[in-house]
Amino acid sequence: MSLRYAILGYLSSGSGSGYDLVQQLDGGLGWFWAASHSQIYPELRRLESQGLIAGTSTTVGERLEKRIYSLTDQGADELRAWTSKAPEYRPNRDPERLQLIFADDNGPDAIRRHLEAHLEHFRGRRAQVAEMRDRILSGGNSRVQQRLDAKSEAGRELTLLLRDLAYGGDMQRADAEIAWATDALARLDRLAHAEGTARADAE
Amino acid sequence: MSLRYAILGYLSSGSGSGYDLVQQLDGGLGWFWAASHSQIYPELRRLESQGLIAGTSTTVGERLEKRIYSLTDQGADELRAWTSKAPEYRPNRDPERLQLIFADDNGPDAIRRHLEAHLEHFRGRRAQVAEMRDRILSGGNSRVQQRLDAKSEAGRELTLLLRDLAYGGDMQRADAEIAWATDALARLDRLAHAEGTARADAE
DNA sequence: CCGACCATGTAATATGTTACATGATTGT
DNA sequence: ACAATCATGTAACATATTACATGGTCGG
Repeated sequence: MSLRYAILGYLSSGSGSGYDLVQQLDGGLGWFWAASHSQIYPELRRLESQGLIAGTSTTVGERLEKRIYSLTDQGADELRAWTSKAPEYRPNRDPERLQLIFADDNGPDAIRRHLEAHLEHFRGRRAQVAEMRDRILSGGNSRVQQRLDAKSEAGRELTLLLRDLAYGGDMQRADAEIAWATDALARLDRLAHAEGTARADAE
Repeated sequence: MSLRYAILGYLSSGSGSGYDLVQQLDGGLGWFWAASHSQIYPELRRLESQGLIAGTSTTVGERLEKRIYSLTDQGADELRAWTSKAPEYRPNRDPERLQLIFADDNGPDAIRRHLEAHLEHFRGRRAQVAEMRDRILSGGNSRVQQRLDAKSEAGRELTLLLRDLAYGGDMQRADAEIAWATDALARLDRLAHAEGTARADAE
């Protein structure tokens, strides 16, 4: 269901093409939803057929067709209805920790590699999200600027607070994962070392 | 792909029935993977046909059929191969924060409700995970005990460390979400109050 | 003219959710 | 007898991933 609202939300800042959405959602970099073009284009047609968005065909150059979609009033209502609902939390799925609890037959080295990959992943993610947040707050994101332009002074502050909160929250999450993996590596080393010592003592 | 390994992992502590798996994975309480029985039973048959698990039919009472599955050597290899691989991170999807960034047309009250629901959700989750971790570390989880029984003294410490890390990490994540939402509510209140004041001053 | 990128589509497959379905056992 | 729980299944639908496919534009 969320793809629908990711699209409506994106278009609520201003009109855009399917390809624009693909840029945001494919590769999924730093955003809060991900989808590939093969999901996006059909979904756009579905939303249009339901009257939530409206598309107009334009031509780039000689004959390259391009559809520009914008939110209809009905679509804006639908989006507002969704955002004012309480969040629905999906079942917890955590493949990395699932992997971890069953890795106890692999010896400390494989586990160390796992934790190091975890660290690296979330360091990278933290950096990307931080950059994105900074760009938004310093006015360097044109879609967010469009969004702000349509609002009153008071509304603008709220919009920016929410962006700050959302990206900041993601960063905090990354920080928590980094702190966790760092501590985990230290504990793993202590355990491996204690065992090495115990084995040496016994000889 | 992970359902497969969730099942293999579960069975790596000892044999069990499809229903046992349903208990762990449906409702998905506190574990790191979730699935409903309509996914689990077909997957068990698939794993059996691939020789990764072996099932024997037993009868409970007069005629209630029940299949008990256990891991084959091939299944254990498959699990080990998976757990020693580097984790693969799936695209980030965060419906709650997606909802939040587009909630700026809803006024502070709806946002406050959203954040309060977030708080409540992660407080509940934290409590459940904490309980589960305590039970495991104090020897009150019989599946984990079975797993420990099959290991050497050194192996036991590693198994327990990994469980502690995994559940502890989940708790830390919940803590981060709680801290985030608490701070977010405070900042929202400050903003709403500042605006109320500004409006009152203007009158 | 060629490579990078723009722009959109379909099909096959995998995964996940909800609903429909059946029957047995156990404890009260 | 009745309810709760054990035990397993199928079908329909929704969502997500991967692969296959096509053609245009723009800058060097």
